[in-house]
Amino acid sequence: MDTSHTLEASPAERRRRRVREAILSAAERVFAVEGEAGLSIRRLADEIDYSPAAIYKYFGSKNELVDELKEAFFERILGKIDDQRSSTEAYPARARSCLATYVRTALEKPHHYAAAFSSIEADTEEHNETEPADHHASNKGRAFQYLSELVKEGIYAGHFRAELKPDEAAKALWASCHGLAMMMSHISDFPAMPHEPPQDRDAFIDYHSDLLIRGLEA
Amino acid sequence: MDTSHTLEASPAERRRRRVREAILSAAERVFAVEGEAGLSIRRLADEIDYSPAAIYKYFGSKNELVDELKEAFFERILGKIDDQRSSTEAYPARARSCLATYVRTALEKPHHYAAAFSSIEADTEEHNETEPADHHASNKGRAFQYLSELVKEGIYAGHFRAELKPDEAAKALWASCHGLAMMMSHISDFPAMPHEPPQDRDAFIDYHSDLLIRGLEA
DNA sequence: CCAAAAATTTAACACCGTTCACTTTTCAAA
DNA sequence: TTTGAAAAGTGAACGGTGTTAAATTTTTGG
Repeated sequence: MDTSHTLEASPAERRRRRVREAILSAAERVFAVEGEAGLSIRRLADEIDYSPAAIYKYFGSKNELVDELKEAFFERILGKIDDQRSSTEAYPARARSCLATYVRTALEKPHHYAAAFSSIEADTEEHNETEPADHHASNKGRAFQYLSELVKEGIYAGHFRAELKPDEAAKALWASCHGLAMMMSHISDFPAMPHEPPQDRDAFIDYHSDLLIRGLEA
Repeated sequence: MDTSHTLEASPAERRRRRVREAILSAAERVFAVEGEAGLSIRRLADEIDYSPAAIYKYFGSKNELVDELKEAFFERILGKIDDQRSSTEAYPARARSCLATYVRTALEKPHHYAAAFSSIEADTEEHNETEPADHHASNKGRAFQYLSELVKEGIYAGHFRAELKPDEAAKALWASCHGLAMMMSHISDFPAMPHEPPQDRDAFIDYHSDLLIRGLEA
């Protein structure tokens, strides 16, 4: 019998999961505060009282480990957006809330958020024909899809200009929110907005979201 | 006599400048293609046929060297914006051109641009009272100032809503353009926009700029 | 209890930025 | 032209990094 699918895993599996979790949570702790710079395999090994090489039995590389942190956080962002998306708020405000929520959640863990966008993705020369558009599967694809549907909704409801192409608009919105998140978390002298009272930050995020939505309006 | 200010520098000075320039241009070459990851002091030393330690006679650290690349590129961006700013184009179009130019220039050297915004600036606890707002001196301060004045102009000309606060609007614009530049250069699957014909990229940048300006309009 | 398998460690490799003591080169004054 | 100091450049090392292979310990099932 194959017991690998039972709810109660074997003790060996449980132990393995515990160690894996310990690695991830140590990594999470360090990464949240010091980012990729402060996170070294050796330091991680120290914190969980294992040897550095042990970590490689749980993760293929440091990048794989960090990727898991990034993906987890990005999924959290998506979740929060999805909540707003299906909230009962009236439309134009709901759209603004989605944008603002994206930025606010990104600001919760600046290092995570920035790292998720830090790699310059290679051009891979010839189009990979074998996997045509798995955009819908990836987290980033989902983010784009959410926004695209949000725009469509606004068009159908008559709030946005009818000639808008939802996909283009979604890209523009996403990029703009991404920029705001990066600026607010990375540029401490983003003029007159360093670590002022949180309500000011919130107000500015709302302001930015409003400006973007206005740009789509009829 | 102090000869250090004569136009013709001493031979020693000229040699020193040549070597310094060689280091910088090798660094520029590598950095443009491979970014900070591919740039090591040892590799630089190899390329210019010096020993690694020699480089430290010209730059205090690798960071100082890279900073010089980043600053130089950011100044190029500012220059291009300034050109647009003082062009003869009619107003709302001129504003769009400024935004689009910022993004287009950033895309010329993605690694440079990204690196210029890559550091999370520390909170430094207590405000540094000794240097109250040197925003106007720094390159980023200048970028902000340009945009702020651009918005003011739009308000006075009656194109933008009168109640807009120029500084807030400028921050929003800047952040949005920053986001677009980062997205377009870093996310190769920024959906349906990887390395399509350049005219498509240009068109999208214009689209984005237009959307932002619309958000400010009365 | 014992052998096979899994988990873990030790030690090394090849890098990295940086520093320091040392040698070589340059250059102006005697 | 010789000399001596300053400048330029080097070699070797230090402590750090990610990663891997072999050896070792621990766990597990028959």
